[in-house]
Amino acid sequence: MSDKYKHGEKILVAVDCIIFGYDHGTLKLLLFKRLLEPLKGGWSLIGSFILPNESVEEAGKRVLHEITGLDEVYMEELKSYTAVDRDPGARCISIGQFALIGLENEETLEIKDGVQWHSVSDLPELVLDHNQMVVDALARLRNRAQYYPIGLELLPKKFTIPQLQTLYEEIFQKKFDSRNFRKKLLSLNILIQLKEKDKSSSKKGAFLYEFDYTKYRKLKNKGFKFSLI
Amino acid sequence: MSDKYKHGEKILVAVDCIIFGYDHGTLKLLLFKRLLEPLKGGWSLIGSFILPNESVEEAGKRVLHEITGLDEVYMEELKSYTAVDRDPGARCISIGQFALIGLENEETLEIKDGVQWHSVSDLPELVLDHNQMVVDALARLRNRAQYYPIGLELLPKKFTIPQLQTLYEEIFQKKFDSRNFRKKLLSLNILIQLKEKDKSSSKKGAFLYEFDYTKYRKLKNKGFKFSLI
DNA sequence: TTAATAAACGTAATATATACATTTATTTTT
DNA sequence: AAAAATAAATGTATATATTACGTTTATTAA
Repeated sequence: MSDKYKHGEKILVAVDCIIFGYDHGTLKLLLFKRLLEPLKGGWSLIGSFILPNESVEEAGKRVLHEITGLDEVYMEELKSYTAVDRDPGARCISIGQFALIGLENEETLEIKDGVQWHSVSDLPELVLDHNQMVVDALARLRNRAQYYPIGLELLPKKFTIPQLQTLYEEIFQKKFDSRNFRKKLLSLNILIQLKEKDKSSSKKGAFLYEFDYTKYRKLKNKGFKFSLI
Repeated sequence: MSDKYKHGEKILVAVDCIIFGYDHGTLKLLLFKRLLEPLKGGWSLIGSFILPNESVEEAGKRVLHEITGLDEVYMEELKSYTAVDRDPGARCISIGQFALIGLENEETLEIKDGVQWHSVSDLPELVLDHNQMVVDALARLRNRAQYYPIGLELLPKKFTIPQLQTLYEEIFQKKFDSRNFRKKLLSLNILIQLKEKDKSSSKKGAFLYEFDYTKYRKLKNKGFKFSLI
């Protein structure tokens, strides 16, 4: 190592994943029960130290794969958590990784032992500063759901407008007017209506839609700023 | 250290500050010329390793104080930069810190030796991944300037509407209609018009305004989302 | 055939955004 | 003292977006 770096103090760097899922109307968070001291038995986000040969992003993806078996998952950096005394075990910073999983898409989802989905509206106390991470991640989720079509990551590839509205009502904890919700959404021209209907929740059935990623990208590139709600 | 932590590999953690200033119509960035190998003589953002007894945020504030003598500076975390090979000297991650300084406010500003303001429109090549940090920070600046009254951090406490418009035109690299800019801005009701005028750029003079932080906070707390442009 | 259910649809009123030209306050020059 | 010069300040009409609110439709089950 170069001289220049001698006075740097090396410390432990972890990632912690704040993983949201959405299952039949309920927003959920993936947690696991710590098996080791300190704080054994406490509910925790799922994390890992980063390895010498990986970036933080790669560490996040690795953790997510180890836990769920999934590879193509929406993930973005949340923020760093670096208070000196945040971890009683050692000086250790953590980079929060915000992730979304569409539970109804993922046939292959095989959750590892000791890992459990928890309804966001009824979370246990978490270890360390993980409660704060969840608070921050929920704020991020709301921001993203408003300004990006990211809510769709939580739904199956084919979804109905009432399904999307229910998801938004869960995320924002408030009701939306169904006529205005639909009108605004469709006016963005980023959904493709399919011929099929989903009849699981009504006799009439609701048309299925897919997200038009190409159109969305074009709009974004033109600098179009949109708000879904 | 607890057993649990044994398999974590400790690494160097740095902060790099992307410090914007605005001086008489020009958006600037604070850079310094590296005095040490590797990459001696290369232009660099201003950074430091984080010390054992400080958080990343504290490290950012320390660096900013060491370089500029300032304490109360707007600073927020940008993102982490963690590619395995980002630094040829050693495995080292960096947390970018986005900072804004109002140059015309800061009478006390005493820039350290070797540190220089550079016009954002004419930046040199920077070392490591610092060019990417600047790109990311400019995107953040545009986002913040649109959705938060953060552009004001770059202006004196008392400023005119034409001054603010010129700043926005510099940030977004486009012209705004002065009638609509003024109308929208004033409709937000977060500016206090003073009796004084600034006559430095016209014979008529332009009224000075101050930001009404209290009103802004109230609006924010009510969930009001505003866009300044 | 009827009843039940959630999905789909439309419109009027209000608010916001855009496009665009003239007047005003002041200083400097004549 | 009057005229010229300068940037600041202002207004309005049009288009677009948001909000509030009830009725009809497609389908299944009784």
